[in-house]
Amino acid sequence: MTGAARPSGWREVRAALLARLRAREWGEGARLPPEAALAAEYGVARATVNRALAALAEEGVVDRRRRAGTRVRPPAPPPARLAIPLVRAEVEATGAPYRYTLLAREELAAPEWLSARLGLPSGAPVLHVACLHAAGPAPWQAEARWIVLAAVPAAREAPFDRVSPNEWLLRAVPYSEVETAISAVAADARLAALLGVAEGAALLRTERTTWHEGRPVTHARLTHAPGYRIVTRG
Amino acid sequence: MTGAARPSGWREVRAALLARLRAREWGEGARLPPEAALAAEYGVARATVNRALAALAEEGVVDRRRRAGTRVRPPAPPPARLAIPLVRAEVEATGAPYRYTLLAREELAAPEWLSARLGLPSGAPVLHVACLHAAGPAPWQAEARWIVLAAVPAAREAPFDRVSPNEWLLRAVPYSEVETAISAVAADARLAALLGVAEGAALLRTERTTWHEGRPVTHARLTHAPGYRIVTRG
DNA sequence: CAGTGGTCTAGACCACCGG
DNA sequence: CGGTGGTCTAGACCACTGT
Repeated sequence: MTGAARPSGWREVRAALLARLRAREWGEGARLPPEAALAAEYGVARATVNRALAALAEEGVVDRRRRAGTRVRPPAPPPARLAIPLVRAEVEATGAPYRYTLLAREELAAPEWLSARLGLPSGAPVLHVACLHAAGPAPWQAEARWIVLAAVPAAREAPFDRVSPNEWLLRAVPYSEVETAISAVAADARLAALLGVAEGAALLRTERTTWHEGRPVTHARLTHAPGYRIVTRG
Repeated sequence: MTGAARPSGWREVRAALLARLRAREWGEGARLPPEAALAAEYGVARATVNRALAALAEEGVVDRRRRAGTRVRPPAPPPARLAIPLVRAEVEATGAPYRYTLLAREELAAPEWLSARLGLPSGAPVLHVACLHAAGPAPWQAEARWIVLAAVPAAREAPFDRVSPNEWLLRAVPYSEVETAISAVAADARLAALLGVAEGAALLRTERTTWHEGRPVTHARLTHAPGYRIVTRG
């Protein structure tokens, strides 16, 4: 009845445990046997069971805490992994030639909403860059970006006329924390003209804020051309 | 400052390596020293270095292959982890009472687009369910769902009048693979009425398809009320 | 073919925290 | 307090794959 022979690698142990979880052997919130017991049961080292349980915890199936043990979590959709490709790579993957256009570049004092969002002193100097990414003749994504000059003084010297701030920043500046927000917006007049759609059209927007060691680095507002989809599989 | 002292845990080794990577000690695509060498250098066991490098690979910073070694990957935005909360939990987290309304429930033959999407024999019997999730009086999310009856025969007996198919399926059916697509759509007449917005309003849509062991289980089309944002931090 | 990462083992110590 | 998971070590074998 064991069927699964004898689990030998951590993947097999994980599979065996997952099967038992699916079979409701332990109810929601119940405690699984301690690692040592499972190790003995399966005839493997405790570290192997640990690896298997760590994987299940990573996937959100169980919750582990010292002393409290390993508990079954209520079912939830599995966390998905969202790959954030470089715009250029993304466009080139479609086969179309990548085109980049710089629309504006100016140094200014951080507007109120930006200071608030980044936790920046009001009026701190930032570099604002607006540009357009296109797949051949077709607009792909409009980018509006604000770079904190205190954090990235070198940006003052970067022209951004051939390389997008997106790409430049990735190479020039280390990041340590990123927040991404996805929403839907209606095209205003400017976006409509840029992306070649009617005013009011539904567009997908990604906003990304980046920090490094607690200090804000940059904020980007990326608006995608219609039809754009973010797809993740797992 | 603490200095890097001598890295002792795998986290410290990871941090030390990351610092060296950020300092461009190894160029893009270059090979890092083998685990054994790093272990000797840091005075830790090879398994510890392995853990640290595995973490960096997980984060997309390096690429590891047997025999080929560990190589520096070109910079890219870090993969984000997208948590997919249960709608009910999400609503309740706002403090508002969760309301659920069943709008339609009917067995029908899979329409063409659905068969194509799921890789289903054309005309296969599916159960279609439409419902609305709300936060108190405010509409939160419209859900349209198709359940493959061959995969989930028990759905025929589920009324879905109190428990959403979302929640029911999570408990009743094991999944093994999920694909999520996020896009922006303009509200059609039906959605506008349901969500209480003007026709043509920009709405965020999540489509989720679920398989189990290669066989399609269900497809959901979730349309969120205006203002909804998907936020992920990491 | 040989060097690399991937994994397992057995044992150990420790941090944490629930009772 | 004592049981639990978290981690480290030293050593070993193996799978894979570039050269």
